[in-house]
Amino acid sequence: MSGGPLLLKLEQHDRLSDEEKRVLENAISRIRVVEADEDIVHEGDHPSESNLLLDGFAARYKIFSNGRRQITAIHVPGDFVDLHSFLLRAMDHGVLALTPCRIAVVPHTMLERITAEHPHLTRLLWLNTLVDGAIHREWLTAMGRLSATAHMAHFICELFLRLNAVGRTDGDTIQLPLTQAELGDTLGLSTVHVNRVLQELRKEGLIRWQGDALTILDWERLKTVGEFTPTYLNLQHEDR
Amino acid sequence: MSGGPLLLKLEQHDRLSDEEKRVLENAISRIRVVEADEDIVHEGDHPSESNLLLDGFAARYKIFSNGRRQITAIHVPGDFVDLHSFLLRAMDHGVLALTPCRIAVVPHTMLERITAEHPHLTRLLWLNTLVDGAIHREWLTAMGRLSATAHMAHFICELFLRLNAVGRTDGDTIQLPLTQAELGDTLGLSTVHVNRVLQELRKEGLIRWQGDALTILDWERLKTVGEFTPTYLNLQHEDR
DNA sequence: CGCGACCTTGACCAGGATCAAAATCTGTGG
DNA sequence: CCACAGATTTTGATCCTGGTCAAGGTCGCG
Repeated sequence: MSGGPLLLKLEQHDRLSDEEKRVLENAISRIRVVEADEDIVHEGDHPSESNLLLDGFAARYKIFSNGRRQITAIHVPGDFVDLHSFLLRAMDHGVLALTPCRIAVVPHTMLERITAEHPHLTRLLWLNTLVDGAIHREWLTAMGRLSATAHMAHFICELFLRLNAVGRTDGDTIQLPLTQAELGDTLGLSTVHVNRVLQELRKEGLIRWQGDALTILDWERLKTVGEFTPTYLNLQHEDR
Repeated sequence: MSGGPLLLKLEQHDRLSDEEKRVLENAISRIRVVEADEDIVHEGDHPSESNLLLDGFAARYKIFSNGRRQITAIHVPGDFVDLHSFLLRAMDHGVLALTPCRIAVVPHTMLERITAEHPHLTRLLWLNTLVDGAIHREWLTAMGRLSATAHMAHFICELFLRLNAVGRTDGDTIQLPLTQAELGDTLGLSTVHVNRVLQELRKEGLIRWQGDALTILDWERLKTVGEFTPTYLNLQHEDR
């Protein structure tokens, strides 16, 4: 039980057999809950299990000695936030719960077993980490070549589609439980500038954001502003 | 034969059995040569084989409609430049030969066979793509939170270590066959500013760069300036 | 009611972009 | 070996996006 969002996510990419679903669900050793603002995994850890996010939002981040922080990924339900620790061994970054998170824990021994016995499932898990990589590349281009406003628009488009893919949208509205400071750490901007950029998007009638609820008011124009094309998210269904 | 640099690279992470080495070498269907400034793979392609760089330098890049370009990775001998296309299917970016490149071609059917029959080797190939991801994350933090000078220093440190890992350094000197414009596309800077930053690093006595040959004159200070710590490159040897 | 977190605003500053032009360097054909 | 064209590097001047600093305002909560 409880592997729901991951199944949903893997099944976007390719069909899972009933046996594969069973294997995946049996790979979960326990469910844990992490409070908001707590680390799910610490930088430098050498974990022996990986964390699959079932509910809540999380962020991967790196901190510099002087306190500057960069968030390198935002995770939503269905994301395997540190599947890579299975092979990378040492965590080169921390993972923070942005909201209370419900997490399925998968021991690395189970992952190893999957790689030994279930090649197709292995490929889908591998694929999962490859999509993470594709998102990183997209963020790199957004960071390097888009204006602050465009970058913000791009980020919102992406998050909307990713949430939509796991059924966590409500019409044109998503939950966006980030402070403006955290958004700044995500986009590489100062908090002050995040605020101004958001005001601009609001003034232009592209979004509404009150409390946690962010509504996309003009999807087409938001996509244009953010130069957003969703192919990199690999949401199409193919044999893998 | 000819899988040399990849073997070298995979063996940094873990030991390969003789059989695994043989399998890997047999997976190569042919060797091809790509001229400098030619695409090795085009964005949008749906390739049926992956390219392992044996000699030369290559870059992954995305282009915007207005011609702006962002390079998201620099590849050196031993890098599997598009291993991800095995599972991602569509190329979400192009791969460009920066110099003449000698490439080993591995059909996806062979990769699929490896995933079916050689779990440990599969894990090492997966690991390869995970290290790519770790590098992307590091670039993201460098891009978001480092000054132009620090970012440049960081980039040079990384490239040096990666070349060193595959035996392509000559003392403190590496080959850096990028124009300043290409460096700008890599770091998200303008060509002009790349030039100024390089002059600063030279004036500070940190590097020398003439023609293709870049020499690190003061490794310690360069590391400090670039806030560089190499753990993310995962150059340690562990069981995987 | 009061405190702390967060958001908002304004004034000013600076890192890096842009524009333009000159200086080098490279390769090519004669 | 030279001349020349194109690419690349360098320099200077100016502009502007986004950072920094500082102060209020707002909201939720104990």
